[in-house]
Amino acid sequence: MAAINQTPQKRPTIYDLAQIAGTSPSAVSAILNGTWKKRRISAALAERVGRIAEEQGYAVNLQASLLRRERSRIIGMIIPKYDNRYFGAIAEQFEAMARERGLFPVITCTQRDPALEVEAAREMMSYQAECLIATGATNPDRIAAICAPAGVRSINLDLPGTAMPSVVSDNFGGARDLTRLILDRIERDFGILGPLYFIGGRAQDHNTTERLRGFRAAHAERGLSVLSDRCIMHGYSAAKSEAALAAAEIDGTVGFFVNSTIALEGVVRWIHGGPERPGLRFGCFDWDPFARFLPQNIGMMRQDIGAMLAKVFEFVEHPPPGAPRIETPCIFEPAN
Amino acid sequence: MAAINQTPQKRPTIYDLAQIAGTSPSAVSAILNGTWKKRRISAALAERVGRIAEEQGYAVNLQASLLRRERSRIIGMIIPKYDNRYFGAIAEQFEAMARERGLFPVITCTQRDPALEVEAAREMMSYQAECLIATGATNPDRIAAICAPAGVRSINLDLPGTAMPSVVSDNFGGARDLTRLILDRIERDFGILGPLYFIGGRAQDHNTTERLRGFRAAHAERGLSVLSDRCIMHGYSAAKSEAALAAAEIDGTVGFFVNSTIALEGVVRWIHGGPERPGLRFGCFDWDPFARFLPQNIGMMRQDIGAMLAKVFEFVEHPPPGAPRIETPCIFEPAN
DNA sequence: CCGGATTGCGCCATCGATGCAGCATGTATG
DNA sequence: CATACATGCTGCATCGATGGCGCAATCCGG
Repeated sequence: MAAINQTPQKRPTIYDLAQIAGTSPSAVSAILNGTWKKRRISAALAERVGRIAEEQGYAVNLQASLLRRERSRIIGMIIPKYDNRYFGAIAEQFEAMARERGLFPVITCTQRDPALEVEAAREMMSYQAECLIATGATNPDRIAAICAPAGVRSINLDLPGTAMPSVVSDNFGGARDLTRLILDRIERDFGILGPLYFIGGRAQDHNTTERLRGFRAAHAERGLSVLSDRCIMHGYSAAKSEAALAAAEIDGTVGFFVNSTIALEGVVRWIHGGPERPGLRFGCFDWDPFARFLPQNIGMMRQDIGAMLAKVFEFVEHPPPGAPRIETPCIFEPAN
Repeated sequence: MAAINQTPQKRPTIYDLAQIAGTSPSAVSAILNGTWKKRRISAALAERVGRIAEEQGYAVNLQASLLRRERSRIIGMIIPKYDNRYFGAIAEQFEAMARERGLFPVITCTQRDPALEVEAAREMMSYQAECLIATGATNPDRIAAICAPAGVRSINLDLPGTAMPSVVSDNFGGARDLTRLILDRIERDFGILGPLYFIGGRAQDHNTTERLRGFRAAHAERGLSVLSDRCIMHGYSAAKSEAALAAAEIDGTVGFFVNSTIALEGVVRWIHGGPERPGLRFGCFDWDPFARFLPQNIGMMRQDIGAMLAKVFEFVEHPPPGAPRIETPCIFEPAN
């Protein structure tokens, strides 16, 4: 690759500023990092150096600064994606909350690729992160194992692990309630009580397992049993959900429990790619501001991102003993 | 704040590894950073040190490493938000493309707050970023001025500046084509040819100005003129768009040109919060996978993120002379 | 068996910021 | 006028990794 910067102009350092100001680098350092009162530097000098720094466009070299300091105050997060409402909002709120607490957030997106997750976790260790939030990681315990030798704690978000504290949604309860509602609506609108389809996610992951359990529980309450051919789980991919639906020969009156807005993208594409389906209704575990207004939508189970992140930061600041798992209630949002 | 890490266990360094392996830190360094063949280190030692590093869970200290190296390979991006499809996808693709090129992406989200943008830009300078992508910055030239003393180039994305190269959408052309389509559809569906509403964005920003120009041009072609009371521009905020619509007393047959999915959130909330509006149609500049299937939607003008980022990286690798502005055609996606 | 080449590795200065331990001054106290 | 003390600053070692330079050992051709 070509050089990014042909003219790697020297950035001013505290030595340059010291020379200009006719003082020592230590004084400049103290002035610019705010410890100057403690170090009994005169306000006059502080003001002068501050002005010179401003003029020269000085910016501290974090590499040098962090190398010397004992704490980096860097907090890392790995997250599968940015481009859906759930993870996008997590990333955005995480940054804001970290900054409020005087921490430097560093986020990286791993495309739900286990190898990338591991690589990203190592990179966070290299950045000297003090703590790593593993969001929706395919193998949270693997991440924990990478952090351990560096003495870094990790905290699992969205998908739980066994080695470190985890903050997840109440997937069972949320799924049960959402399923009840879809069943009720199907019965009310069409007079039919029948098992729903469960669409999206992967059978191996904890969230899907728990949601499936809630889904089955709500069916069982009504004396319905769920056969596995009603569960279409091909991972978190819109395209795969769409293709699976196309292959499934579904018609008439049906209800879908859609396990994530990602799968829902496939569902709505399938709905709009084929014949009219007046007898179709769905509910979705996860929230999206536009999906909530789609005509067939019955309601969305919104994960409480604020509450989850609050708990995450509580764990960051006050490490709990052991590896507790916190289940956060979801917020139900009926559509329309 | 409480200590993040009560037991700041020492992370292993090359000195530790050298001691264990009975060799020198330089050898360890060369082995672990891949320059060992050049330095004529024996494969046997390399293999042994590699194994020890693995066992000890060694991770290079990037702060120390970057301090010493001449190039950081860090490429920064500031972006207003993560939680909508446009910016989320930009962030995600930017990361992937940077990594493909052997660069370290660092992204930070500025909530469209000018002060935060400036602070974030300074932070990027402190990270020794080699280049900064200013996405949708409220004042791109201010960012450029922060980068300049450090000898760092910035590249503007989405909103253009005058000091540095900019990559933006063809806002005029896209808006004109979208407006034409909405006008046509309103006429076809309702037999009425009337001026549309323009909703969202802010009058001061370049993109809104250009889109408004396209909007007016398409109206002018049909002999229509656009009065300013038809332009509801209260920034990029769903709540403000919603409130403004509620105050506007709109009814009957109307067409909306919605300037961003953020404003569209407000529009759909307003639509669903009031009486049925069978005579309403809208088109939106920006794309969203769910919004595209909303019943009143006529079509979405999708910005070509891939093409824009490709151009951005071209500028990163081969700095152009001057401050060119590249206008990228949008991709029109009719709804349904 | 000797000299030059090659192999394999260690020494040390360096990157920029930090903070401890001084070291001059000035200023109050007995 | 000597002593204590506060004020305002400087010198220096340090954080961990890097890479130029150089040194010892081995090898090979003549």
